[in-house]
Amino acid sequence: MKLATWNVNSLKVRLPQVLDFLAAQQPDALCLQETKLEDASFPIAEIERAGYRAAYAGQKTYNGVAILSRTASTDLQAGILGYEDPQKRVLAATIDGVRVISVYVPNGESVESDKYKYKLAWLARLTAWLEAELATHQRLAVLGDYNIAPDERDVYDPKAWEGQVLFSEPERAAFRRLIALGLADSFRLFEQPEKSYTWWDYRMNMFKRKLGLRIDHILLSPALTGACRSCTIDREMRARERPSDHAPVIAEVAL
DNA sequence: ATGGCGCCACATTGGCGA
Repeated sequence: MKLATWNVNSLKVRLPQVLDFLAAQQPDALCLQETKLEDASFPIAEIERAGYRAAYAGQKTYNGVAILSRTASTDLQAGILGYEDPQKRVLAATIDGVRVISVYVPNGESVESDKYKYKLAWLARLTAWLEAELATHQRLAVLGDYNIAPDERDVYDPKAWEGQVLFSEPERAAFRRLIALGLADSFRLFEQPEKSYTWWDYRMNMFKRKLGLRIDHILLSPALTGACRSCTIDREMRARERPSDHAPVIAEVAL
């Protein structure tokens, strides 16, 4: 089973790239973030023409998550159970016996910002909910844009980023609490190239200069971790015309 | 010290992302 995640920064603009990605990689499930579409505007016909089903929870202008899959998904849940949040950042679905969760963690703006407080509170709610989900789903994968670089090697200039949003200690501690639930960062199950990132600022030729952050992750429950055979970043999609600023991440599990 | 880029909308400028 091939699982993938991609922050597309507007599905309306990126639909051609998403269709290309589906054709090239043929993932069994693709989690999307920042679709920036109301549900009524979701391009369901084009997705179905490509041989995929879609579940989505969106809103105008900001946020928005979706899960595309080859087979039908069941037990859809939008949002963190018990947490009222008008921002559409979470969607869970069961696909081929695997609980697949697409997450778009708040950015936080800066460590001084109220949005940073919201980010940390949001992560605490996510963690508590995932603990309960893990108790009922042996096969569980949490894929998405976490807006956290967990480790120094995930940041092109860790000294410059020390204490900054996306790399601050409280955010990294929140990420470690997700790992402490028993989830594995699938990318680090394997030897990886240096300077492996999933996001590069559009400005200053950061992609060409290989200056980025690894903030998009695929976390796997123990049952899936043991079956995981690879995890890779599809940098080719970031090198295209009119790219998202994020690259897709792909994990293969032998199920 | 600031903005750089890209996307969006009560749009021709400002909010937001990361």
